[in-house]
Amino acid sequence: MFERYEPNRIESKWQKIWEEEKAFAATTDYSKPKYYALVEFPYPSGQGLHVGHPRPYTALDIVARKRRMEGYNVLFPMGWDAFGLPTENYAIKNHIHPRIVTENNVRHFKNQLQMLGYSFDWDREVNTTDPNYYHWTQWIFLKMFKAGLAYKAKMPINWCPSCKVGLANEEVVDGCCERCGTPIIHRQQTQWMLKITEYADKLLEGLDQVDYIERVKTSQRNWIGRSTGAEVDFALAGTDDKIRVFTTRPDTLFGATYMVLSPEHPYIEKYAGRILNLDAVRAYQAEAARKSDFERAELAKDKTGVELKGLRAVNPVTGNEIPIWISDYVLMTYGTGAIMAVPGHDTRDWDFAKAFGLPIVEVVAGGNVEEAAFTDVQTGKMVNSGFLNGMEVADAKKAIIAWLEEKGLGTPKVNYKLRDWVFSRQRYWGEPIPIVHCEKCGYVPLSEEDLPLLLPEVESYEPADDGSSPLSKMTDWVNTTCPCCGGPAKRETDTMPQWAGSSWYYLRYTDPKNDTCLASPEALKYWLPVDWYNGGMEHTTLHLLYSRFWHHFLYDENVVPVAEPYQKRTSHGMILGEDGEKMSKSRGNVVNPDDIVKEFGADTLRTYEMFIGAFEQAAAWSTDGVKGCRRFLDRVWKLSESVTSAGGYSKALETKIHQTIKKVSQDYEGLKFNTALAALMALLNEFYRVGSVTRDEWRTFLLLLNPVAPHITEELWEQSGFEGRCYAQKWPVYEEAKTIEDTVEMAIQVNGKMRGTVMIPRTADKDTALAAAREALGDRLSGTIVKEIYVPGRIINFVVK
RNA sequence: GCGGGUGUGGCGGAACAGGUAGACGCAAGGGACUUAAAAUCCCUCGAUAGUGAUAUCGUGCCGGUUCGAGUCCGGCCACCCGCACCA
Repeated sequence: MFERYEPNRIESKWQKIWEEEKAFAATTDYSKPKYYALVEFPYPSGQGLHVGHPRPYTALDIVARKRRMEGYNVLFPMGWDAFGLPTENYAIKNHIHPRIVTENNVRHFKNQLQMLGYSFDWDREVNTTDPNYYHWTQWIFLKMFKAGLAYKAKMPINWCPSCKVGLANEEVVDGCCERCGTPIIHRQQTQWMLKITEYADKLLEGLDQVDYIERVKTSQRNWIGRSTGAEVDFALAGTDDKIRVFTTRPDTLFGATYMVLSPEHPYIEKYAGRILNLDAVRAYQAEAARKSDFERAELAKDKTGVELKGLRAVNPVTGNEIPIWISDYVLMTYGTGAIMAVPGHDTRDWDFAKAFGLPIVEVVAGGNVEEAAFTDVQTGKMVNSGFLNGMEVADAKKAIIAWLEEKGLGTPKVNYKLRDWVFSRQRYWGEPIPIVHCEKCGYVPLSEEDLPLLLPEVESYEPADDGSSPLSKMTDWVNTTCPCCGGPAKRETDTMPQWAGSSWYYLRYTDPKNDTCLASPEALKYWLPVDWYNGGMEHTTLHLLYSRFWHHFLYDENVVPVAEPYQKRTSHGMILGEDGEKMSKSRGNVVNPDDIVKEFGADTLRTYEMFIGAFEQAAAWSTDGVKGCRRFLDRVWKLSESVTSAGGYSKALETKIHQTIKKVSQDYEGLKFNTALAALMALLNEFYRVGSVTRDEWRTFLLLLNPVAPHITEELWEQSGFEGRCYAQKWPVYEEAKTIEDTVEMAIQVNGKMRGTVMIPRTADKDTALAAAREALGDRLSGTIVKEIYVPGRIINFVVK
């Protein structure tokens, strides 16, 4: 028994009991209804837990605890996304093996999480760096390789000169390395690639099947960037060659007055001999190559370019010869690296035509192409367009595509912004790629029996400036035999990116100790899909898309029983420093959760982070706010002295209690933890106002608060002599009829303005209510009443002249 | 530029389906207890006028619909977050 509310002693007492009782273990009784709640597993960094972590964890802990009380078999797991650069860099700097660094960090993180009393099923903990885990990461990779989705390609990659590592497009922010901020440079390198583009349509269509918050769906759609149009061939005058372009506006073909090639377009080399101003062209190419992505984006507004003098193209519909230019606003990496320019109806082409005095022809009426490009596709009608004249844009599109197909000049085409995923990293601390290269047989996969391919011990983890992985120095390990022909072969020395292990971890939780497959079909069938997945907005276009891609692939391979991994996806807002800025060491506004737990207790931290504001929005930390939540829990503790031996709900509070059960139940589901807590605080204030609490009122209150503040409620539960454990009880139920008050205070308005209130029975008829209202207003109601409005339970309004 | 979001007291934020704007909490002020402080408890707390009951104004701005608008409609403004020359 504790005399006073001493959170630290109470919390460690209950954490120990829960662990011993295996209170929150998911069972393998697959006959029960299941609920799979998932939070993104953390990267166990050296800094330890950040106050941002507990926000989503507490939110889903509340949901998980509530679901258990409602009778579900709940899977609420936790693990470690432990491969990655910071650990490796730390290891290099301090000469400690990354495995040791990881172990230490994991231990620290786990301690911190356990101190917060989360109901994670720790028996199912996974760690991406564990060979028993990455065995299956490698296995999935082999499946992809065999399905032709993994390939090696020499290509320009985003190279971070500081991290000495290749990055996926998604990891480049403003032309700089997402992690360290160094401007990236382009570099030709042979890389493993995954054909995520092959799944673009499935990833897009799958979004219609799931319940994700809209902004997540939108950014996934934008990232995939599907656009439909046509590829059209323009003859290169005086040759048999054609320049192929992609356009979403084939309807404007009559308005194509020039063409633009990307500076890297191969035709420039091919026809260099015919180009009259080759020096100027070379100079422009050199300049474009020198610019970083960042500079190219910065200078987006000012169009630059050079005409390829001596080369002309032929517009396939008009037969006119048109000039060909090169400009860096045309990207070699999208479409065909060449465009037809329609300055009348494309803003970029318009800017370019204006800058270089190129002709602008109107082919869709409705705007003024001398003033600006007219890009509206809804209203305009075709003009100056031969057989298309008079058509709506949409019809013109169909007609021209049919015509092009018939003549063999073009075909319908869909393009995506999404690029294939650069999958190899020249680093040590990642999953080895289970492929060997044989002179005779090419790239050969290891056989499944040889998995896991263990990460070898190396002397130095330092990557080389030439971009080769630390593993390449391990000649004993690198030199091997070909699984195919038995001849000499070399192992792949690149490793997988951090996104590999996190792409499928939710599958492993369903059956984490299985050593014959990544998880048993029974476990997958029972637990999938994840019912509710919460994670950061910053993972929307990286982790979430990658992980859906892997899952769709595994579905096609009949490994998983459902097409989409996550039924529902929500995102929490960031927790900012007290100054409203992002927490960072340099600003000195970092709050350490350990300090808060030590001073106020884990229940206070949990309560505060749920009370801080709307879950999906960013919120600034406030130490005074934390105190307020501690004060609330102190008042809860003290209220136990006022609990009487009476049962049932008292007359005075019955309605309020039913209302609160309803409100709290609904708000926990809807991520509205702040208003759920406000309702509990209001109920607590009522208890104090009344001065005593019946046993049943107290019982209900503790149950409602339990998911948010599990330790204090468990302790009070025991001290009050209730049966069993608080966490193991049934969730309280309310009766709808009892949430409605018999007597209500009604607002009285005159001409829509508040003039007073009156207490009347909820079910009062109109005459009774109006009479009561007239009496309440007395002589403040004057003039001729032209209309009387009575909405029972809501409003009384007199319209007076 | 495109897409998404947000504008409500001194602050964080409430407000069902159009129906008493500001719940709940913080801060602040006053009081009780105390030798004192902390803690705790009680009261006040959108603005203006008034001793007061009360009146007028008030949810970014302008207009509209309605008996009644923070909420619906039209038009703006500001800020935040994504994406950004994707043809």
